Amino acid sequence: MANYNYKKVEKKWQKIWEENGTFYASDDTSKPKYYCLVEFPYPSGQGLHVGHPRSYTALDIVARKKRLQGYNVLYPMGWDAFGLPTENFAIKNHIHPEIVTKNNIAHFKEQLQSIGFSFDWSREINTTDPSYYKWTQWIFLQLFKKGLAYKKEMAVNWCPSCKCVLANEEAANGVCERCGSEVIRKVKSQWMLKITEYAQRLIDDLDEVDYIPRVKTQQRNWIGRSTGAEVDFKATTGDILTVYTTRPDTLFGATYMVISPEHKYLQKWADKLENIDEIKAYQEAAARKSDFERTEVNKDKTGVELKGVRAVNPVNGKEIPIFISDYVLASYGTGAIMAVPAHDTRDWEFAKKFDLPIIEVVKGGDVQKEAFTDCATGIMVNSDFLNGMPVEEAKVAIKDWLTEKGFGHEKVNFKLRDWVFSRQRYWGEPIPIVHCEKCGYVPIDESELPLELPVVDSYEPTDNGESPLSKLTDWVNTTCPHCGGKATRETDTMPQWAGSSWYFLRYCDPHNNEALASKEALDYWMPVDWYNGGMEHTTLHLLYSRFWHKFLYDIGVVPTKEPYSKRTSHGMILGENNEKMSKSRGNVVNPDEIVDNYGADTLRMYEMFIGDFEKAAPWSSQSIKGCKRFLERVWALQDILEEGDEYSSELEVAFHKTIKKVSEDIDNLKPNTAIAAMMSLLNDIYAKGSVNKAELRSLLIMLNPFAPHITEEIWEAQSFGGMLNETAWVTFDEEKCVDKSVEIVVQINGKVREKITIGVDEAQDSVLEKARSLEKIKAACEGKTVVKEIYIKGRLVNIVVK
RNA sequence: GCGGGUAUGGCGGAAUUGGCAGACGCGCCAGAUUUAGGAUCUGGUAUCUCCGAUGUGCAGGUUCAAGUCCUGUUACCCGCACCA
Repeated sequence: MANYNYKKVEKKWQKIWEENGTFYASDDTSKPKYYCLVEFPYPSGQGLHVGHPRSYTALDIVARKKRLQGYNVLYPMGWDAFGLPTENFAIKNHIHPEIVTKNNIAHFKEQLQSIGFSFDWSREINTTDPSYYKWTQWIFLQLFKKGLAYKKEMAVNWCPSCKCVLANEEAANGVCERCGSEVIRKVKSQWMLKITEYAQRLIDDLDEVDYIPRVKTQQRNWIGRSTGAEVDFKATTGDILTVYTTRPDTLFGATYMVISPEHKYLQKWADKLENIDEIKAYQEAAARKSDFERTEVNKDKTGVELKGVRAVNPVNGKEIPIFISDYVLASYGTGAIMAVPAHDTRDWEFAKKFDLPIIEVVKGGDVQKEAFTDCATGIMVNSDFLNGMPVEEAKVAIKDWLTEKGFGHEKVNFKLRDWVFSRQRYWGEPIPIVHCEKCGYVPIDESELPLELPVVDSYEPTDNGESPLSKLTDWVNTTCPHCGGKATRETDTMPQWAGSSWYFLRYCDPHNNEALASKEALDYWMPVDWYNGGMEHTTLHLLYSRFWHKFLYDIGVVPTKEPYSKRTSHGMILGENNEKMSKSRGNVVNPDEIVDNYGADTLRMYEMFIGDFEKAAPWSSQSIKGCKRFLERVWALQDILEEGDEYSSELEVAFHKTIKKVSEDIDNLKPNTAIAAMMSLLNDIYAKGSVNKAELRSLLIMLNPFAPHITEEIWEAQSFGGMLNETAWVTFDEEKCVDKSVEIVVQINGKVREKITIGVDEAQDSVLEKARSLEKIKAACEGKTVVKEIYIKGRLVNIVVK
């Protein structure tokens, strides 16, 4: 057999598959469906990274196997193409972002196709296509109509040097990603989405889905539910100052209060505060600080006491001082806390600095030395009617007491904030809202969707922080859809996350112009059966899209509460030096070169064999050779091929075992061990010296999802009939997965002394008898008492002697 | 600080969930083939004081039996970061 020409063969099959639409999902809803999804890429100018194919190959294997198992499989691909890098590139090189996007997509698509993924390209989508973002805008309008989209004054990141608004990711560590100057806060009116309204459901419904545990925990932590109580303190002004606490049980230990610098009472109390100048100075200082400075670790506590206003602790009527401090956040709870320095670390630090009393109310630590925060073991002291109770019991008792006396009530809080949904940028979906002086914010009529992004000469950010669209007066000035009067269009655009929050729905019916997808298509295809993507999207894309999906479920657009029934995540592929791949580190591996030098099948095999799929693994230009050798040895099987339509007796068990292993490993996302099993099988075949047609046929089917080109080529060369991708997945017989005889070890006191071969179903007595009669065992037992004899079926015998 | 994860040969990693630690691959060593190199094939490859003993970050414990379970501890990685 001639050497395997991967370049020719891979191109040949890729062409055949695309021309025949081999992997197009069918609309035949009588077949069982399977929806495999990978995160669609952002088509950056750098092109494909070797990280992309890791995820794509893993689910390609699942998709290909499911097809062979008779499923109607949807495995689509598209482009998440709005976003800043494209816009920045466009500005720098004076090319319109639309052109940049088009070029990048063409390059990406060519690269993906060269790897032989079984994507249904007839369903390709692009978030920047007006026929797509029409529906992104439509969903926004529904959110607006239900009161879940609203406008609010918000601080944005602003780079004074670039004169430009930055996304949080671009303002990491408080400096502009591009120019390095310090980012300041600028207050602007922003569109917000009320994801907080769904906080509880986003937690609860995690119980119904099959996500890997770390994704669930990360989402739960991010949403950050806590239960506690709101407690009303009466201020000496007569106002009620409400605080939120998770430890109402420690109320007797509250020795002062702290409110955030932004608290509304500060203005109200201005004329009563004796040190108002000092307070104002502190407020201004806090406002000037960036988020980064305000949240810096181990920072010394600062604050100012309010002179002239105090508050009364409702449990004991004691008057206590009030402070302002930036360690209390305006955005969480009520923006005010009761401080219990004995049992809260931050309060303790503050109390030490300002020399405030520390009263122990939970026994168990030394509160003069450090705060005692343990809830599990403590017993209440110095707390009147709570004395002697364990903490958990006291929590219940105090809540009842607060409710009864009218001083407060139980309260649930979330860390999750509403989603800031506007960007002062050009390359995003226009927000389909106009502002009318008479009618306020008015949605444009749905019949006018899509509201297309206007063509502009300059899409650069403006000096004043307004979107580039604001300069287009012709476009901005419009009439109010409600009253017909003068109105202006919203000029901000949607964030990068908008288009990806529902794209999996569009794949179900990508060319529909009447709806985001037909009801029939959604009923059939949804939910996504298996979704794989990066951990970095756990608290962004994954959470946002669950939120949108739940909303669409509520308004009857989608048939399922949750979009994805199963979510897995891949580890990163690191550079050869074990560091993250990056241009600056010079350790980037280009997939094109690998395809060119080794072939797509080898790239696919290696990326699956590189290590545990869920963990990071360093690239090795040495190791990849092993996968190439394996495929070449599979090709060379044709030289030792014999007739035969049944497995040979020597290889029968090995085949059944391997089929079982490979089938299960694909379902469990363990492609590395599936490949190891096939390599072992190949070694067994070569040890035997020949392979028959039945054996080769099974091996090709098993290997096909991993290495689709070479297997299809051998299938054709050996005339197995039809196309390999249209045959049925291999089956195994559980009974034939076990060898008739098995080697087990004989241990004395847990140490291996001998090995014996026994029948697989041999009785315990017989096995023990054989073990006892071994020379070494006899010798070891000589003069000792046998305490115990253990036989683990098919594994070992352990004789315990004294 | 909180939350999650990881730790096994020279390297990437396996280990039926408590039952022969190191599957499979890389690398390395030896041999075959080759004018030579490369490629390919065959065999070997945890360590040591090698008939035996020791070995899964470290220290204990449970068990006939521990990489796996329990207690404590160290290092590294990721996420969040004053959330009351």
